[in-house]
Amino acid sequence: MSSSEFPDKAADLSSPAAIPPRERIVSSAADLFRKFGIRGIGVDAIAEAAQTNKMTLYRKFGSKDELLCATLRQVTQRAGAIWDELEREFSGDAAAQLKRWVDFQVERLEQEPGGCDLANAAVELRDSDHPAHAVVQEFKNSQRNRLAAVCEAAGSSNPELLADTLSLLLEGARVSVQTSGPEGSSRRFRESCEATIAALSSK
Amino acid sequence: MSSSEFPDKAADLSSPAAIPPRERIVSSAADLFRKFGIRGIGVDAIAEAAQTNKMTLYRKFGSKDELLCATLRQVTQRAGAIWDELEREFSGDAAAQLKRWVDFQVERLEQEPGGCDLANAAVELRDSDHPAHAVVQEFKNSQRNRLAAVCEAAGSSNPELLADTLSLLLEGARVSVQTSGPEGSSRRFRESCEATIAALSSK
DNA sequence: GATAAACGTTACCGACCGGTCACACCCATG
DNA sequence: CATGGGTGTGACCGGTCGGTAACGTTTATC
Repeated sequence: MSSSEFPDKAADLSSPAAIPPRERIVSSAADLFRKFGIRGIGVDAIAEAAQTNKMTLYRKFGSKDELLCATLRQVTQRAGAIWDELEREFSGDAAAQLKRWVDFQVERLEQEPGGCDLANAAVELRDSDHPAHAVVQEFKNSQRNRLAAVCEAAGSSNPELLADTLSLLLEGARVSVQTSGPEGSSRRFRESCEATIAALSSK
Repeated sequence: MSSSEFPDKAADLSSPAAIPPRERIVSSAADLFRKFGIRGIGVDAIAEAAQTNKMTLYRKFGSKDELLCATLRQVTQRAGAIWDELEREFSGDAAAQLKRWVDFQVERLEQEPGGCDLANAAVELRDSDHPAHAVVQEFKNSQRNRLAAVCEAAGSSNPELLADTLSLLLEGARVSVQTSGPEGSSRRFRESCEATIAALSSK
């Protein structure tokens, strides 16, 4: 395999201060899983990046799979914060929230060219019995439902259809970023979203 | 890692008759890569499934990476055949071709819950320098352009936008199949496609 | 200062993996 | 029958990986 370069000096973030080891490990693991893939990075490298060692890693998490689930749960929490921010920014104005949601996702597409960590994990772990799969499925479901609630509040003529379409568009865009680069993908995503919202917005 | 079960009695297809070893290897590799992931299956298992051995595999393909590229190229050829079939079925009637295209993809979503092999490979191999990445990118580009040509011929008011939207919807659906199961995903994909086509079809 | 929990260090294990080597085999062509 | 190319066999190599054991060190608490 020619695969990726050395992990080397990667992901020394989240380490120096009095942050407990468990959180450092999760943060480093999230970073390295994102960069090299779940199967592409070893627990030794994760422990080293978290400025600790393999033993404490295995005392906090019983296995690499458990660590993976913990990192995915952390990612879901971070991603879920978007909805609170939308509500804070445009309280009551669901149509504005929907527009802002698109902007948010465009920003993420351009700034995080690695796609969705959750979806990537589901793709990498083909085995649908893997515990991480449940985390992913629950997250995707909740995201769609939250989006549907906004679509409903925004007075869409068909909020369910609008939410499903936007969800699929986002999922597709976050894959396209990895297959065709972020330049075109984010623009196409934005234009598709706007056209869809325009077509399905008036009640 | 708890990951997937034994490869065991997997993928004995494409072996018995006078099919040359090279083709058997590619077919078995495609099958096993699909089931267990690229990093999830070893060359020994691939050779065994192709009813041959590792040496002949390495005489035909210099490395696992080369074998991977060969299998991806085979997948692109198979997937590219869809367009010829569309043209054969509804020669000249681009609008009918577009409807049939949706049907095709819905069938694939329901029958192949593994998503797109090309996209999956791009996700699994984070390293964008990997030779397989070029194969994937070229394929995705050509698929979108072919779809855009059909949209154009179908008299869409905005064929580029329609093709981009449908492409993103498909990409998203093929990921959703892996994260949320095929039941809902194919239905949502169909409904989103039909709504999008309706909104962007009249010239 | 004793105690115990948390953390660090080193070495190790068994398994697997990509890739190579040397050699035997089969079978067609001359 | 000889030859040579394509194929099968098994052993082997160096490396990595997930996970564990044993032991030493820090740190806080009473």
